[in-house]
Amino acid sequence: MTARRTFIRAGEEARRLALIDATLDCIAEGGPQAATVRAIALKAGVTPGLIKHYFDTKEDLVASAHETLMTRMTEASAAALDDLPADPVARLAGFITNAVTPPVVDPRAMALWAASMQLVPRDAAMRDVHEATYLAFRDRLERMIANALAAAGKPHDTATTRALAIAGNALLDGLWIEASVLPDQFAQGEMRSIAIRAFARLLDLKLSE
Amino acid sequence: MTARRTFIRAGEEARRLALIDATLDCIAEGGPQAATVRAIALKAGVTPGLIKHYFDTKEDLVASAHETLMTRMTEASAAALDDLPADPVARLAGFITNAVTPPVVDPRAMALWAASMQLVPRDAAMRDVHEATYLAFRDRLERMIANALAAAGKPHDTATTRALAIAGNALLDGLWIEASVLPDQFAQGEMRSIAIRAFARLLDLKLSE
DNA sequence: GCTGAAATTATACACTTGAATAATTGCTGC
DNA sequence: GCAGCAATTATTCAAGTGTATAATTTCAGC
Repeated sequence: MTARRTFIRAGEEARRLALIDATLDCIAEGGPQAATVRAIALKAGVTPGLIKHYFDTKEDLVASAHETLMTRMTEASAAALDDLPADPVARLAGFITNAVTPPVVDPRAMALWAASMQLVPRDAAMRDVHEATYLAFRDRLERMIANALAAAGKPHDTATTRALAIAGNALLDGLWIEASVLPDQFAQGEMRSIAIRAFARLLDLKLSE
Repeated sequence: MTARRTFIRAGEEARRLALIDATLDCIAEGGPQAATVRAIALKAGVTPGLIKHYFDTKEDLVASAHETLMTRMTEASAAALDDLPADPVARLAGFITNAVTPPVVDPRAMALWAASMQLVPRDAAMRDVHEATYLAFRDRLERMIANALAAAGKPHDTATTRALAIAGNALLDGLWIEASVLPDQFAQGEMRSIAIRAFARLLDLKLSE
């Protein structure tokens, strides 16, 4: 008469979130192949069968996890904007600094990003999410660049600003990746200095370091 | 008396290479989880057991495949250098163009890169390979930048050049990623134009578009 | 306190995975 | 040609996978 495991009934919302978080943890730690139903359930403190109760299939769970991840990243980025100064140039500098320093720079986030990047070329839903996220971030950067150029009295036609936003976005992405994946390669604050100086040259602006 | 499958004895070298190529194809098409011994053997036109004959374990095969991939990328990049003009400024422009246009820009290569990126944070061997490859590429870019600046009569102290190489490398990486993963977002030649103009501003050089 | 519905666990199953071993075949050197 | 070695195939196995279903437990409403 080995007693059955005791449990508590969590609300649907909480359980779904717990399973999604467990999934993200598994992927971050061991890649997608480590996110088995058993590993996820174990990490969520739950039995594998429960996954079936909240998600029709494991694929559904993974898709939900991906959507949650992207939403969180977008929201975190938006929230950080509130703490930036109002002056357009200082605001841009703060935005750049945020993008290339912790907590945005983070090996775990990088691993999750790489995992989803891998799916984008062959999964239409993933591609749509990626495209929307990419364009949202780039558009935000583009507006900040336009405002900073305007505030500094520099010319800023839309075509050039667009091109600068694409390049600036790529620059931030590349620095974010290397800082996340090879943290020991760069000294404290080095990334920030590099990013600020690169943007200053790119935009021909004086950005405070 | 169902006949046994007929086969030919390939040289060790050729068979190992065929298995490695099959592995890379599998990963590119369906991610690491699609690279099962059976799928790899099928694509290589061989029986699963043969993998054991050439590689002690599947992990060994995957590691060899990764090493081969990185070596090829490095060699392809080096080979392309030979076709570039001798003039340092034009040479840099050509290098930049190569990095953001096909065949370097390629969804398959991007998928493989993302797959290995995912392993870097938790696999020391992968990290070493990544670090060496990254530094080799960056150093090459740094030398080309220094030469171009010198040819144009611009100042080029080592610290600044180093920072510019890091930023330039990140810029190329970011553009390469987006061009590979969202090819429809950018018009023919747009990436090249964006990259060249960004580098021209970054280095304060006149680069021919 | 009961009761009933829903959440959760337990168990089972069919299938895929990587690996190990035995049986056969192609090919090289004579 | 033929002998023998090594490359290759065929077969097997134990472990792990996702999923389906039945058995139980929790807990809200009365």
